[in-house]
Amino acid sequence: MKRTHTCGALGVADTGKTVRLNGWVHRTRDHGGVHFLNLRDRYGITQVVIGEEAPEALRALAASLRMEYCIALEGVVLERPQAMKNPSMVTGEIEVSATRIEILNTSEAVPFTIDERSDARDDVRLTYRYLDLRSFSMQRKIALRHTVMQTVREYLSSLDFIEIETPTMIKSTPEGARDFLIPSRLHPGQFYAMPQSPQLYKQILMASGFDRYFQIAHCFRDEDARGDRQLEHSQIDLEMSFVGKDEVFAVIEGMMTRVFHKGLGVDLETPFPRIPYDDAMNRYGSDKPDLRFDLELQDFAAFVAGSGFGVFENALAAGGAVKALVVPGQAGFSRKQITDLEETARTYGARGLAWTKVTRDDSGSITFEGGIAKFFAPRAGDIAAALGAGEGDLLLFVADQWKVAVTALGAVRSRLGHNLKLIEEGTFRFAWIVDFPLFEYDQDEDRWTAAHHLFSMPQAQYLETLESDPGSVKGDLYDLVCNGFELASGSIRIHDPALQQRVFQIVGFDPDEARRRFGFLLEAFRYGAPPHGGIAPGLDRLVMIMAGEESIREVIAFPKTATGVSPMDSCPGPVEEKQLAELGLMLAPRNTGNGPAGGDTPGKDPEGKAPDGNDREA
RNA sequence: GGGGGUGUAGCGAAGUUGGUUAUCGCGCCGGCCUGUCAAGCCGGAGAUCGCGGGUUCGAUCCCCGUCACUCCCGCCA
Repeated sequence: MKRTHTCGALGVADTGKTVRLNGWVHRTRDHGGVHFLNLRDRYGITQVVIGEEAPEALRALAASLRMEYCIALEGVVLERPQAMKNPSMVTGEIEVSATRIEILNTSEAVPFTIDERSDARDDVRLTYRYLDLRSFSMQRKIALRHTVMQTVREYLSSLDFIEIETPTMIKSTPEGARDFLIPSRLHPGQFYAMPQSPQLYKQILMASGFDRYFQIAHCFRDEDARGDRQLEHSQIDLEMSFVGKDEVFAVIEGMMTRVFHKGLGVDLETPFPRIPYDDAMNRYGSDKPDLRFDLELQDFAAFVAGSGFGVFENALAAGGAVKALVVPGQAGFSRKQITDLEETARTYGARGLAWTKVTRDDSGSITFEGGIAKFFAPRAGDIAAALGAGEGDLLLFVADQWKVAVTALGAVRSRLGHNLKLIEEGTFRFAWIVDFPLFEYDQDEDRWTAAHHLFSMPQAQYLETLESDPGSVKGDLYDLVCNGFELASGSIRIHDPALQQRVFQIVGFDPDEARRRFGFLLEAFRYGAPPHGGIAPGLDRLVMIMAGEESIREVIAFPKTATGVSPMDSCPGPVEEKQLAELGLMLAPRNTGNGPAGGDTPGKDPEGKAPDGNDREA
């Protein structure tokens, strides 16, 4: 009984037609004489009615239907009596009076119901992901992801980009994130790595003359996952020859414009504002600021001298910074609320969060009250004026090394943005963060490392001081941020082997080592490699933001948990001794007994295996 | 590696300042019901209170350990 319509298709115009529908029993309502069922498929829900005039066999069959039975049925489309129309349903003006029902497959009682109210824990949802994905909300998000991918492919193709796949088994590059390794059977003791990105290959493709490349690429990084980070994720990876960052920005702005228009019907304003990294850090305390609310950090150094407040004075004397945040109208904050904010600041390395409240004294002049008031009250008027603060405002301060101070206060800013509901929902505030530092100093290893990656172009004005002052070198590096998330990251690349060598040297690669690791790239660049640059928007985060979600797990069909486990298929799992032997591998002894899918995992094992998980250890 | 939160029936939750019978909603099973659309009404089954250990006459509750999920710091070229 093949379907003639989907469950979201029928309307009053179809009245009188004999139709066939296929789908799942979403819900049943048995009134004894008359029986209703809601039939669901990807496209919607249609009410089916089996009246008392129906043959006894059909009524018995209808009564036996349970949630999530997969059925086919034939019936006649009827316009519902006026009072029985349901305006909250797309198909609410009609119903299908069934004449025939066939059960295609029964269903056990489902662990959770397939509707918008179902609120099962993440691990339960992931164990039964196939049921979770039946919900309209998941189907919408996965479909949105499809629309985004299609729009991207269409758009980039129209601009002469060529989609090219690159290997997923590559050479391990120790710089950067931890690699996932694949042991080689044919070369015992040797390993492939899963790519952290197609970086080297896309640069080689530029050397190959494919001057516009893209790929929706899977990237693998063996680091601890987060809500916005999975062990494997997808990037819209692209690279262009003969361009500077303006051309890259224009391509991405055009892409985002189309993607948001097609996916959400939202029209973005372009060009996106550009914010230098230093500004972003100083104003928002983050290199991925949430621009949906203001609340900017301010510099407080000018008022520290002579205040007598040792904490601030010492921070400045040590070359650090004192940053202030004006929280308008929140002088009523309790001690507890301030302590909570201080905890946030401490998480990011600050030793404390100083505060005071702006008020007026008996004479009506601006003064401070509470916290560090006594050090700054004498100049309260000047300070308030300079910070743009007024009566009833709360002032918050962090004094520390510059990066700690801005980052910690930036975290407080972000926290306040959420707590005080300063964020306008449903808005998308994009910006380019530009002029990132090229190098960072690694205290632990006592050496300079690449802040982004090794192949980004230093800006021309720093070429002479590259070796003498790496810390001040800005690169042609850029991130696209939106609503507090890093949505894309890219750079103009080095195409000159000599300059590339200098960068390698600064991060401590001697020429031999550089040649061993990246020799093929240097070699390729000796044959007329064009200037080039690119960027890679994260597909999962993009769709997550568009869907209004806070975790990329919500927009990935089969994601892993925060610990990298897939509860549905018990992955990762052990392998047989024989497989290890073929690879020339032996397991080191471990003191912990249980694997990641250990014995007391809640929920029943879908295959009814031994509940202690021993089957997985074999 | 570190810190916070959570874990009670298939699912979501309440609860016990330590007390013998652990509660509610949904789902499930049975019955009733002619217009519902989160249908309604009556009845029923279903829980080693994540797991292990300790304290106690007695632990779901307190303590220690552990596992899982989750958020955060670190990490994430």
